[in-house]
Parts: sequence; C-alpha cells; structure tokens
Amino acid sequence: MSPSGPDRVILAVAVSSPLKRAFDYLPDRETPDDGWVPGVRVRVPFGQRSVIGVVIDIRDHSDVPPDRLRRIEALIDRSPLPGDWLWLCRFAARYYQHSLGDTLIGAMPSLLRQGRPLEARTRTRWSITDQGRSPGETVTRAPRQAELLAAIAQHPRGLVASAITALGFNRAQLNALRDKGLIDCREESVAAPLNERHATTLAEPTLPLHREQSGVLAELHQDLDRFQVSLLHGVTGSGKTEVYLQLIEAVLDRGRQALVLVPEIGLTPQTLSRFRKRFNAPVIALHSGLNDSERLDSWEAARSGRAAVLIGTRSAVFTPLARPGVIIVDEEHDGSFKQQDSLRYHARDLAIARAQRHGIPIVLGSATPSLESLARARDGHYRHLRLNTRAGNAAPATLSLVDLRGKPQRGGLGPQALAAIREHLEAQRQVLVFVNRRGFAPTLACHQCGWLAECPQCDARMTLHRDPHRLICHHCEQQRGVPDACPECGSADLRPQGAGTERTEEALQEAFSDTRILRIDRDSTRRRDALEQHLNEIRQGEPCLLVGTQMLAKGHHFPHVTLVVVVNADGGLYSADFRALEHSAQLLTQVAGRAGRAQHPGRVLIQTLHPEDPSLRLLVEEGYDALAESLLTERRLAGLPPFRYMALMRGESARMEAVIDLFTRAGETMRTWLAERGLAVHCLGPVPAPMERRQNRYHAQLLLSADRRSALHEAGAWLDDWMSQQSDARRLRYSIDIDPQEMY
DNA sequence: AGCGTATAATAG
DNA sequence: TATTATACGCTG
Repeated sequence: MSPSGPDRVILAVAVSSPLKRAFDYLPDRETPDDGWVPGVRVRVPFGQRSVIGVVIDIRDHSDVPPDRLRRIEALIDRSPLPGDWLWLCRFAARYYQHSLGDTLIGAMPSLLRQGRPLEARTRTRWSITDQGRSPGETVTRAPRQAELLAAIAQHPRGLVASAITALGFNRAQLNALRDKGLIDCREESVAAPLNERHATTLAEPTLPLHREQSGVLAELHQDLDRFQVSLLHGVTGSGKTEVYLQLIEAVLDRGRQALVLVPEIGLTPQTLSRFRKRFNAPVIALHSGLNDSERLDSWEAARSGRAAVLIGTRSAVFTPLARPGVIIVDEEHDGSFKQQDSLRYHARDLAIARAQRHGIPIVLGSATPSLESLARARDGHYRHLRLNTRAGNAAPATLSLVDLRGKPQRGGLGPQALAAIREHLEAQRQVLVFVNRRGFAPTLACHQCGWLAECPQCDARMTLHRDPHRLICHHCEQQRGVPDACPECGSADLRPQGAGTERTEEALQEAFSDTRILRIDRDSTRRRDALEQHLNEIRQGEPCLLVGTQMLAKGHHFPHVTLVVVVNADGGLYSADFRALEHSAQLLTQVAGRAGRAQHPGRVLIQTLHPEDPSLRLLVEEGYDALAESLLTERRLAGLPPFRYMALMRGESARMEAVIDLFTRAGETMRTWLAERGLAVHCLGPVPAPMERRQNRYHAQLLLSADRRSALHEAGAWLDDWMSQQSDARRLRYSIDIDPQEMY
C-alpha cells in the first residue's frame, strides 16, 4: 500500500488548543487500520510537545501534504470514551463556539487528560475447580491450605480476594492452591451490571407531602420516560427538596440514575447527608474537595452505573451516565451555573440539551426563576409547576421598605433598623443583617479635597479592609497600605465611605455589646470548616446577630431568625447591566426567605435611598413573581433576552485603541456581511465595557442579537472566523460569549 | 559578547 | 493556549 494511496487511514484528532479545528495524523505502527473508533484518546506530537488528544474522525485522506503529516505516538484507550459524554462535548463546543479539543480535554478528569488509562475497577474472585472438589492427598500436609480450600468450596460463586484476606488467609496460600490446580481465579468488574437495579429500600422514610407537593409529584411521575422540562416554581420553604427526593426514588426504582446540579455554595454537608440518609443506593458528590483520583473514580462510578445519584456543581453536568433517569437543577436562576471563562457554558442549558438527548425528564427548581425559564414556562415549552404554600403553614415574611434619606447611620444601619434589631434580640430571637459587600468600607475618601482611594490599575475604588488593615481592589486583588493623610492635599481627614460587613459588624458590636455577633463572608470563612462551625452555632438557637454577604442568603436554613435587615437594596436599581434588577430581586427574595421559617413569622426591613422606586415597591408589595412579570414586559419591549438571543464578543488589550480599532473594523465588516447575507442580526458596537480598565487592560465589546438562535450562531461563527484571520487580533485577547449573563 | 526579556510565529 | 524562535536593549 503506497503511503499516499486512497485507502490509507487518517485520524482526525482534537487537541487542547484555541484553534477550532482537528489535526490529521497517521496511525501508530502497532494499531491495525481497522482498530480505530472515534472517541479514543491518543498521544500525539503537537508542535514541540507531546499531548493527549481525542480521535474524532477516521478518514481515508487528508488535505494536509503527506510530508507534513506526523504519526500518532500511542493509542491509549481500547474502547472509546463514553458516548453520552462525547455527544455533550460536541454539542457544547458547537453551541458555545469553542474549540472541540479544548472542550473535550477540559471536560475530562485531569488524570484522563494526563493519559491515565480508564479501566473499570476490578476485583479478583477465587473459585474451586473440579479437581479441587476431590483434592486427595494434595493438602493433607498443609492445614491452612486445606482450611482455605474448604472455605472457598462453601461458596458456589467463589470468594473475592478481600473476603479471603478478611478470613485471615494470605496470597501465598492462594497461589499454592492455584498451582496445585485446586482453585482458579478471574477478574470481574466492580460495577453493577447494566440491568442491575439499585437497592430500592429507603434508608430513611419519606416525609409526608402536603397537598400541593403530592399534586406536583403526581405530575412528574407521569413523564418518567420522556423528555419534559418542568419548572418547579416554589416559594422558599415549600418543600422542593422533598419533591426531588421522592422523584429520584421513583427513578432509582426503575434502575436509573439521577443527576442533581446545585449552585456553587449549595453543596453543603446537610444537603448531602439528606440525600445519603434517604437512599440505600450510592450517592456521589462531585465537589471541589475531591482530589484527582477521587474525581476519576466518581466519573467511572457514574459511567459504569455503580453510582445511583450524582450531586455536583456546574461542571457535574459533564458527568457521563450509564442509565440516566432524571436531571434536577436546583436554584436554576443561580449565576454560578454559567462558566465565565474558556468554554462559557450554562450548566442549566446544557442539562436541558442532555435531557432531550437522553429522552428523560428534567426539573428546574427555584423560588425565583430566571426570566428565561419563566418565559418558557409561560409559552408552554416548560411545564409550570407551582408550590405556593410553605411547609408547616409558616406564614410568609412581611417585607417593608425603610427610607434611609437624611437619617443618621451607624455602620450603614438607620434608627428604625437598629430599634427593630433591639426588639428582636430582647425577644431572644436571632437577627440576620445582609450587607452585599465584604470589607470595612467600599472606599476611603478625603473630606477636604474629595480624593477617593482608586485602584491604580482598574476603573474602580479600592475597598478598605480592617483585618488586615489595607486597601484592596476587589477586581484585581491589588493591595496597598492605608495612608495617614490624603495623598492629594495632605489633610488627615480621611474617612471610610459607606459600609461593608466589617464595619456593620463593628457598629453592631458597639450598639449591642452583650450580643454574640457572627460575621459570615468570604474573608471570615476562608479557613476550612469556619462556615460549618458558625452555622452549627447558629442552629443552637441562642440569640445572636448574623452579619454577612450573599453567602448567608443562599441555601441555609435559619429557623430562629425572625428579622432580616437588608442594609442597602439599591445596588441593582441603576446598573448598566440589564439583568441587574432581576438578579437583585432574586437575591432580596432569597434573603427574605431566611426569616421566620419556624413558628414565628418573619419580618424583613429593606433600607433604601429610593423608597419610591417602582420596581422596588412592586417587589416589596407584590413579590418576585409580579416584578418578574413587569420585567418580562420591559424586556419584550426593549428587544432583550429572553425575547431575543445575544452573543457578546469581548476583547482586551493593554491599549484601548488596539481593541477599538480591531472591533471597529469587525463591526463594519460584520454589518456589511449581515446586509449582504440578509441575516436578521443586529451588531452593536464596539463599546467600551462598563468597567473599561481592569488590571491595566482595556476592555471593549461587540454585541450581536437576533430573534433566532440559528441566525445568531451563523453570525457569531462568521465573526469568530473573521477575527482569527486578522493579524492584529493575535496581539489581543478576545472571546465570544453565547447567551452572556453579565455584560461587564 | 552575553544575558534577560518582550514579541512574533506556529501547531497536522 | 503553550511553546519556542527571534529581536532588541542593557551591562561590562
């Protein structure tokens, strides 16, 4: 066969590289030509390096000149990586317009990335041979061997090596019996066979459901065997988790697996233990604490079917499943489901694509659904399931706005809030104070000349921290000492501006000196277990004050808290980001949901400088759902998501002109092409990013929007391709974000 | 000349 | 993106 003959085998290999194409290779010399299947890992020479890649296609010719083709160094896998996983990576790479190689390599456990073989865990099982049943004189002089032989003979299916060791026998005795031909061994997979059902016994009984929950569960039970998106829209405390658990029970009964996605801070030991206690089947958590080999083991457990329930954050959506039965996305509106670098995927959206592919149901749960999901529920694409009553008939918290204009403040708290706090503490209750900023104060200002502590490398103020006493930029981590005098005018009258968690904590400690105060934010919980310890203390129920950021707002239950104070609700009101109000309303509702979950009704005080703001009033007076309706109407009129689709091209460079020049040409070319093509896509920009300078790099963006995803994708792909051909594009960093969540 | 660092080129 | 080839400026 001539090297350039037509029936020669060429392997298209995807490697981790920003280049959005596969690379052609010749097979290695060991592997027969018919031994190739797509989806196997290979080691290939790439430039000066040797890297792991995935064979994505087997071809009979290449467009690359034969003398430039290199040879695969080694085939790693005997069988391809899991088919559902390969499909999802392909889908994600195409949808998010990212390199397939990068997607594949990034979505596999790091040990697989390093070339570690993926083998199912096996164990050795020893069983007796025909000869062993009548051993004759062969073991009379070896009493231990005779005992071991008798032990094995008692078990018709044989004994696994670990059981034999547990009985006090050793390897030498086994080998001796084997050499005499009395016993034999074989390797068997640890994984459950594909048709084996998980133990259906519940380790813990189910909780009684209230009427609404039963109704919802009955609806979910109807569609266990087909693709259906259900939006489980349930107020805080309405018992969504119990619905998940009972739905999963039905799925496990059918011998299928469940994949549960939770927000980044939602994977708490309590959540996990609730799942583990409920099911006798293996529940596996995929969290950041796993080391590389645990991660690979979990992957393998899911792939082989050994694991029944998988719970994890964003990246868990890429876990391969042997027998998928249901996917649950809890707190589906949570921003942490969107990856903000490299492959900018949304785990909720990929989960939906995956469920569709598998033909299984998916449940999106939230008390404050994203406008995207609400819109799809309203137009009938998703089934809208509601839970409006709180378990145990707990009354919903009462929300009120507190006008802070012209009021004296201590640590950001006005007189009304302080009085309410005192009242609740005296009644032996717990109070939660929510401050959406860590540190002591958002900035330091000179009262003589108006100087503000600004970050030297960002368009942002530096946050004043007390412990350590430093000015820190939250955008670039840059730190500097706190000046004694104003660097501009020399005045010593420098004052902190506004309040962060540290300052509110300090002010509250002064005002309520006998009260235990627990601060919970990223700084105070950096130490391992610090958060857990605090939460345990809070659960004891002693009166105390909790001061914290959104870490407190999400996922935790505080049955003894009867008052929640929101120090400043105005953050989301006047932001450049069109989603700011939605996110702000979700957060406020979540915080409010922390109050009064037990027998005592809760109160929520929301401090604001804009008590007349219509959105804020709508939220407080009628709740999240009413505000969401109004926001949806605005979005429709403004032609914004979820009524139009967006793609955002971001660029950054050390010089603003470099980005603007390139993006200006990109925008013009794009618009011309769109007009010629007759594609209904808007191209806006370039515009500088809301925060232009970050870490001394300048950011700008080009925004594409369209009525149809397909048009948007075509335009995005064209733009990306055009960019890759520009020589000056190499000098700056750029990336495309499909369905961007934040417009920074 | 020799070195360290910024910048460009390249990947089958 | 990761790596390496090269270009350039500084020291002695």
